[in-house]
Amino acid sequence: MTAPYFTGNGVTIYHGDMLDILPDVTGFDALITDPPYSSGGAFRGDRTKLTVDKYVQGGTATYRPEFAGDTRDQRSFAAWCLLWLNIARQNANPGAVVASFTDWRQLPTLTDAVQMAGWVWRGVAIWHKGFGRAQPGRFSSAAEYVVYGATPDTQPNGDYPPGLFHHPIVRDKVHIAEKPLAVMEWVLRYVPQGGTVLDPFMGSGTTLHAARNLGLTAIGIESDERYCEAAARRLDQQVLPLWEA
Amino acid sequence: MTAPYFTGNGVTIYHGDMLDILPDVTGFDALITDPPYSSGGAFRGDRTKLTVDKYVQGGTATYRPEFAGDTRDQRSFAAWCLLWLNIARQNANPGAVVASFTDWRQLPTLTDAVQMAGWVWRGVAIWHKGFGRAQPGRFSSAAEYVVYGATPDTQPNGDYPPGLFHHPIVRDKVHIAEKPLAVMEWVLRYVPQGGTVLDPFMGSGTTLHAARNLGLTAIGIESDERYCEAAARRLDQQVLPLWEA
DNA sequence: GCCGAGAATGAATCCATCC
DNA sequence: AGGATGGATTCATTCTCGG
Repeated sequence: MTAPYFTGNGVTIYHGDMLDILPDVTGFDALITDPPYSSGGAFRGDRTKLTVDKYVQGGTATYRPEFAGDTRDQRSFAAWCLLWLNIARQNANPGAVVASFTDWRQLPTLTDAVQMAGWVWRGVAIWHKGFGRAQPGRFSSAAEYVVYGATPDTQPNGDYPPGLFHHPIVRDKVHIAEKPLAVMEWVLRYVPQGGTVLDPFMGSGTTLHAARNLGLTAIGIESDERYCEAAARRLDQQVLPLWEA
Repeated sequence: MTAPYFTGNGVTIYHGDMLDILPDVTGFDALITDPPYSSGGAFRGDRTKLTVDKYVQGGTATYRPEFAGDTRDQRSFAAWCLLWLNIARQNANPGAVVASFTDWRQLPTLTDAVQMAGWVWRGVAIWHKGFGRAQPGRFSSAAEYVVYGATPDTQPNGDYPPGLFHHPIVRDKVHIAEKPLAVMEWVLRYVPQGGTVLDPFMGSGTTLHAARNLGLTAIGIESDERYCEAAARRLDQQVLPLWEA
């Protein structure tokens, strides 16, 4: 098995391709993640743009590192999600749960993949970002979605997280798609208490950070070494900074 | 063609089976509706009762058998939505739009049906109802969804409706699934100005009521004569009451 | 410290233009 | 049924900064 890139403070980070490492990762109680949406535009030309081009346009925005794996069409996105969702379900502890972010465009594809992978789809939670980019003649898109599910034998954990969570986006992002810490803490309320969380698309490590705040153990996998380094630096600290304003 | 049950004040109501009447209805610019979700309550008893009540017609065709099973439930819901979504698209004016309510469980099925019927799916809007019934170990479900789309040649109408609308549910309902007037007015901001709205699942007539408030013409179809009567009484008035607290 | 005005920004989208 | 690229456009909310 691949050696961890970082261990400490209840956190383990693996650097490498998610599909290579995932088969060897076991003993977790929750798969909580934020995969590349492979969204961004109705046309293949739009979708296959670099993430820095399709998600940060307008000239004035600050440059952020490119991230990989965001160019799949819907069929391959479905097949690819099925792959990791299924491996994770097989390797998870009994009673495990799953929760994954998505946008409106891939929501139906993701609910299909979750169910095909053997999880029981239990619902959709909403992260409301407060505002979206307004466009004439359509509703402004100001939300992202969390598709969540469980194994058939999952026991309720006793918490009652709200189905809609309102929180503004992160301003000084390290990763383009970085989630606010508070948003991840909200989603992690779905995890069995004291359990271990796996995030195979770690990015800047917000899931692991939030897990640590809540007293959960966490495992992250990330293919881009720059993000591994940033996350390790972030999580190596004894007392975690807020990381966000 | 069937004679209208009621006409007046820019409103037309047809009483009868939606699939019988719909092929003869033309000249509308928007299909805005709230069909039976077929996922309704948590219990199969609720579901069965609902479909029996709503879909039994004086004749041969019945839908109840398809709505009993678990798997065929969703498939027949998809096929049935495809049916009316397709007829409506063919009969609509050029540039027409569509918006239909659904709950989380049928959201992927409905987005499929909308697209299979030839509409371009353009997004999901959210009606947040406040607080749903909390259940341990899962996110509380307090939202319903509006799947919206358009024909390929639709021109933007210049309005910028918010993608999330917060409004409490109706207290003194006439119809079980009655939507607040304000919620319908929010959705109708998606309709081309001054256009004609079709609602093939009229119920108590909230869509027509809201359309009239916004200066739109409206057509409703309803299979249950009790609702036709209630809606006609409601819409016959020169000045409409608020209808809700 | 509070308030208001102005600037910045967004897990976009559309479309003209060029290859 | 062409496909890729880049610039213009949009407004609600947040941020910044000065009074």
